[in-house]
Amino acid sequence: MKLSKSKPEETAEAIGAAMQKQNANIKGYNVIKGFLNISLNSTFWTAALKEVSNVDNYGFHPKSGDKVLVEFSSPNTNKPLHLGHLRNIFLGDSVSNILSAAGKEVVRTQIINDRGIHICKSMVAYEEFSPEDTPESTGLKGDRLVGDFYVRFDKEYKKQVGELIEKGHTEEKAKEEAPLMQKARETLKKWESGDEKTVALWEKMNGWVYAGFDETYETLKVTFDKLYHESQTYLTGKDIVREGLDKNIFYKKDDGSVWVDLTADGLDEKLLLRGDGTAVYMTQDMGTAVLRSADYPQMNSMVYTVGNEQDYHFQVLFKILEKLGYEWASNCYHLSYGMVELPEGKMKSREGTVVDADDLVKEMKKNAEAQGVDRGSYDDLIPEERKDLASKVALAALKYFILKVGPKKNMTFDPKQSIDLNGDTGPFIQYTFARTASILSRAENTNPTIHDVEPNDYELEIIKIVLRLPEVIKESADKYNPFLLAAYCFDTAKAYNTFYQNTPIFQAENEAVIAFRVLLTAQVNKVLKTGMNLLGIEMPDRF
RNA sequence: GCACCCGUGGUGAAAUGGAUAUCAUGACUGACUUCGGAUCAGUUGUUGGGGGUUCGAGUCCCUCCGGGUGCACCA
Repeated sequence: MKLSKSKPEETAEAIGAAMQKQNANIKGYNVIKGFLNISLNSTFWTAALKEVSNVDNYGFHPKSGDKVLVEFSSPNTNKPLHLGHLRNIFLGDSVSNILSAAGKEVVRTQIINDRGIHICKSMVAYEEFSPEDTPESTGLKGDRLVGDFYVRFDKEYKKQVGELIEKGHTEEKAKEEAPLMQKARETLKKWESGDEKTVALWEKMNGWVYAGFDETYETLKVTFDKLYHESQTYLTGKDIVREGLDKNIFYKKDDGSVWVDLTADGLDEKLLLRGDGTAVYMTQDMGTAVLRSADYPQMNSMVYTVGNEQDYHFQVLFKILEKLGYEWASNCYHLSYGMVELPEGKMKSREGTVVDADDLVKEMKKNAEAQGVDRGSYDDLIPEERKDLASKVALAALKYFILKVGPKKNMTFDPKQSIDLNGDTGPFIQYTFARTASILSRAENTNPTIHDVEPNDYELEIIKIVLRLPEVIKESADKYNPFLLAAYCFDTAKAYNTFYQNTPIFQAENEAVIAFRVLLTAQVNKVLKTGMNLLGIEMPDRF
């Protein structure tokens, strides 16, 4: 504007005229309120579409050489996964996929919180109440069995506290002196000193939990490349603290505790090691980070998928790592997400309102199958195929429902609404995909190509959307936001359905038009599959 | 108390500081002698309040209101 020294309208007019002169692809232009709109020739669009149809791995970006480690899931080993974990897992899994499609080398990882008082509680309850139980003998999934002991501990512990209070103890003292709690503390101490029997039990029970988790991850179709365990990383953390102390980045208080002063960075002072030399949460997170950079020397950034209640924690962690001189620290990203609530309110484990991940998935599958049967589209399938298809639909519903909301927002998970398969849902997109697959299989004998076809408005719309995929993947990756890709898939499905409803394919006026529309359908098929797969959602050829 | 996040049709969500705020859902009305109707078309209805910056604010700043989270020698 400053350059041209004229009104926006006139400048736009001039630019438009000049561009049309120079570029044969430009059909025309107009100026509205100072905005220059350019129309391109249809040959430009069809040529672009043809190019796309010839590209392998369309949408994927070339390898950039960047290596990023993505942490997600990261459960405690004292209870089964729940709805909150699902949001974490779906986010982490899809962000991993998307980053990889955007050209980065991705390592999927989790840190397993396998030590501490929580697992000791389950161990104590196990030994006290049913030391013979195993997943085999009870028929329970390992994580569920251990989780039940944790609940049992809490119940019995409360009983003991109540009894002590009745005997005249203060609440504080009763909580401290309840025999179960004392036993849990004792167990923790024994574990830390390496007591053989305690460690053996700990290993046995954690083993049950891992087997249970593996089963859940398998049904969710989620995998990891590398696992870290806190029982190992907290020791490295202590070394790092010592190192920082030597370099005067940290300081020691009179009682022997170690701190870092971040007030100059607008943060607080933070404890890194207790007075008795034991580790805190921050200690082990430092250890884990450093251990990872040692395991993957090429790594130049990390993504932590952790709930937004830990926003401050990660601000501090990244700042500390920066102070310690790790170059990758400035590229670290906390993929922070909001809580998942239920229509009745927050999930509270104490009130038993937690939605168990396995139960939820099972329920969704049951429902998807019932709906498929209702529709009559499962009639020619054997039970096994029905289950498989229903499972894909159910997971699509669940994953899409959660991923279509930007991560930062708190969301309400309404089980009833999530199995509603109309509108902006995963199954809707699967349905559209199956529609393209069905057309393509019918078109086996046509050679999908472009002769000399003038696309109609519906077709033009689809071409434009198909062309956007690489850019959407890039933006999703840059913003660590699968939502953008989810919205893109939905837009694509919607555009295709509109086209489909208004434009006959096999009844088109001549062979050239049929071939073109089949080609168009093939591109939609490709784009939907790529996009949804990056969200961790499988696309069935029939629905 | 201090810090951070969120507030958009009845409901759930979009929108690098840019055009007439976009979708879905709900409600209502239509469309199958046609390739899969879980589809499509149409009607309805929206930026928490008040200031400010800007040619231009849902977006940035201040303030108030409402919701959430964090501020442990817990993880």
